[in-house]
Amino acid sequence: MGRHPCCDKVGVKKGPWTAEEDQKLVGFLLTHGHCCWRVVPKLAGLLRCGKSCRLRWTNYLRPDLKRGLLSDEEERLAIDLHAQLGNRWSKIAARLPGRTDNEIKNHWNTHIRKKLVRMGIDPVTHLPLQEAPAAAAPQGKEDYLPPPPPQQQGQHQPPSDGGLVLQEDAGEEDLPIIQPHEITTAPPAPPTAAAPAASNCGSVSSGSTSVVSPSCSSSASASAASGVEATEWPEPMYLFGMDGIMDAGWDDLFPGTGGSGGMGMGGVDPFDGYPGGGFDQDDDWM
DNA sequence: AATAGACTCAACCGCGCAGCC
DNA sequence: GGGCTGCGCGGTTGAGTCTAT
Repeated sequence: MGRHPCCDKVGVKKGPWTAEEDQKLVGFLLTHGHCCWRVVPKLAGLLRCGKSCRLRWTNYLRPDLKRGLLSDEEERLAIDLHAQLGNRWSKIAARLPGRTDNEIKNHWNTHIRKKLVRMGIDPVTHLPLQEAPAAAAPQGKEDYLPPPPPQQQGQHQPPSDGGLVLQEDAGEEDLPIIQPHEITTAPPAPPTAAAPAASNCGSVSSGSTSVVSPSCSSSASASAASGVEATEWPEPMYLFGMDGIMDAGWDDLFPGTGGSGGMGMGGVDPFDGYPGGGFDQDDDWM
């Protein structure tokens, strides 16, 4: 027999989540945890498939999530990890406390990838782009900026720590533009040894890929190693208590959030900074 | 002020893997 | 040992928002 769909297609709601649905899901999960995602929507009274519930929870509702743009340190770490792991977003996310694979994936595709291209680095291989940027991104005015003024040349020297500096603070317009010829003047290294070298990842051992075992990736160690500051957790979410959550209106608890889309850009994130008490990187927090 | 295009991100889809029977 | 089921992951899409003209 064929593979069963993850859920019945009929009678299952799709699309953006409403505040009421979020409330139901959070209330249920904080009370009961998730023994089995397949039954969560039924028990929580949601017309969603379990898969959708899991996604909503892990990517958006989890109390231990950070929100907002990745910091410079987080970006740098993400780049280093991507150089080691490739598009293993979940593995990368495991090293970035409070970040989800989806978030990192989106941030990579929308921000970091462009920055790397502008810097003359192939975002896939982390090698210097062999071809001129015009060839690598022929259409992309967003992917390629004209050569910088002469005084900016030479600013692409790697920092002393060997990590990439994207200089988000300086604004993307002020990013150090690396001339393709400047990069390719470096001797093209063989692929095996070049990736770590090209990534400028000082902490990565060249040659054999030193993939960090997930087992050793704790939030603390990742934070310490990456320099990512420990989140300043304000009032823990669990201090609300379920009564508080269920009794208070969603807007009372989380003013400024207009439903599922209310936490978008510029919105107030109700969970921002809440502790991950009881949660681990695998989301198995019960 | 209106419109078009670009950009961002939440959500969906399909596949692969692992555990269970 | 083989089949089934559920979960997790990575890629993709589309709606909403922002910006430039």
